[in-house]
Amino acid sequence: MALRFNLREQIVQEIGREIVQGRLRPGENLPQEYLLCQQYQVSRTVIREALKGLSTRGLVKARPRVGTQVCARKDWQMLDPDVLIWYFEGKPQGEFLRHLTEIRAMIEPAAAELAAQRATPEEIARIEKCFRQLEKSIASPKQWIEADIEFHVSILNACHNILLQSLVNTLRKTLLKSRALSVPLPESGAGQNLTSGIELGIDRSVYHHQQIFSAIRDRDGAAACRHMQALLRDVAAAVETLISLSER
Amino acid sequence: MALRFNLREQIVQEIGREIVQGRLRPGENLPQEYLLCQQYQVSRTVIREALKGLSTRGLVKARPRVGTQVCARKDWQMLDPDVLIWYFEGKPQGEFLRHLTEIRAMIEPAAAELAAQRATPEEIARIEKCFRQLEKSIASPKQWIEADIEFHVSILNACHNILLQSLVNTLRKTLLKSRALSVPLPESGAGQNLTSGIELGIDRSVYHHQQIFSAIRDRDGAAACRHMQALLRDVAAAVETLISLSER
DNA sequence: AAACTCCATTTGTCATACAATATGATAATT
DNA sequence: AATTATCATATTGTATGACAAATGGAGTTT
Repeated sequence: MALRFNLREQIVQEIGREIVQGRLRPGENLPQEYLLCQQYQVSRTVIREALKGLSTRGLVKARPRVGTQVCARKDWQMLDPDVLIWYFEGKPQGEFLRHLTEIRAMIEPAAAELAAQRATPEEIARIEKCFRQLEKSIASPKQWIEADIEFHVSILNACHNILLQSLVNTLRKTLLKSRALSVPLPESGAGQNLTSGIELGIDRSVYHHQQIFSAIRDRDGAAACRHMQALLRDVAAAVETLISLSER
Repeated sequence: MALRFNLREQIVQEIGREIVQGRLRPGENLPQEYLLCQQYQVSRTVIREALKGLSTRGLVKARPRVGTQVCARKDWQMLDPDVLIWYFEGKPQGEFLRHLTEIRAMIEPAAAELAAQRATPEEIARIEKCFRQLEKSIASPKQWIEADIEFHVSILNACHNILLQSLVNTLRKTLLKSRALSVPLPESGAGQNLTSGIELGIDRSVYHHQQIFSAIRDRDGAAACRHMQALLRDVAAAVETLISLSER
């Protein structure tokens, strides 16, 4: 077990996984604090602070006399990056990417349209800068992914909607913290990039990005929406390809 | 100060607001634990457990010798319902509803389309049940709002995307916990319902909901998308009306 | 049967001590 | 002189023991 974390954080992770991955069921009681002390060989201080980390995430609820119960799933703060990661660890490889791509396909076309209407000159400049960086990164998968994320984030930020920004930021953090992007990376070309579909041709991906940027710059919301849809169709296809590859 | 919460929770709320509403700035150090003990007249145990609640939400980071620092905004878990509420408390009335409606307008049409493709018979039955409940609730604003939320949640759940469900659940919890819906409620008709636009005619709202349900039942994704867009245009208009009303 | 009282159990809070860790200053080494 | 090693110090991290508060249930009374 990695000692990257202090005792409290280790125990948060352990019990958090137990709950989110279903080995401790909603309604069940956790062992009493003094029993957890024995079980993990730590002081009650550590156990209690760890339980606070879980109750903040809506995973457990402690009450005097009744003990600490696992909360119902609807109470879980699934959009906490740790909770998300614990959840998808217990799912088949690629599941997170699939869901992520799907929600992107719902949001990003509409967001691109909105950005075309609302982006300030500074934000358009920022989007352009991200696109230029993307063009420069076609040779390096790692840099490509980073630049790609930045490009999309810059568009979503131009919508001036804090909820949207928060969602994207959470998903971005989760994506980077998880190993969703780093697992299936053979040295050969196939499967190196997921976020924008290198498999279907990096040229095509660059083209889509270029069209999206141009449309936003020209305030053409409908075109921005269309091209974003096209890009995300390619991404979805790439993700499916990747999942089928990793199943072999 | 309400004693609804235990000491720890009260302190979490107080310091959480200080940070999210900008009175404590990113990079700043919180007072040392022993000083906070004096300030709030509680033991170090309570202070420490409260700080855990803040660090879990990404608001602060504690390190030995250096102290407890306020994190950068990008690290904040904005999609925690408490953080969201603290944030919008510091904003003009109606701001949350405006952002919420906007992100709904981005997501729900696409979600309705997806639901039309994917909903199981049970889920379609569930959507219908919610719609029937909505019809029955036209006389009671309170019941209407609940039924309306349930209707939309049932559609979003039919997309079978855990990220989408999580987002909706978070926003729903925030909406209910906040007083966003309960503040501007004159006894007279105007401004009683926000989520579906009673001002523009409850009949019209019922009609939109009916069309959405029918389209999903008939597997007509395009129609579901169109009608959801129409509904949300009305909702957006209602929210703007309401905001202008509450400013007087 | 309903309301009340009391008790046992579990978490909540307090107090104190010491350990671990990161920073900055100081000393040793190249 | 620059770099590295060492050490002192401040702050959070962990341990321990004690008591307070809240809750559910058993038993009692009405």
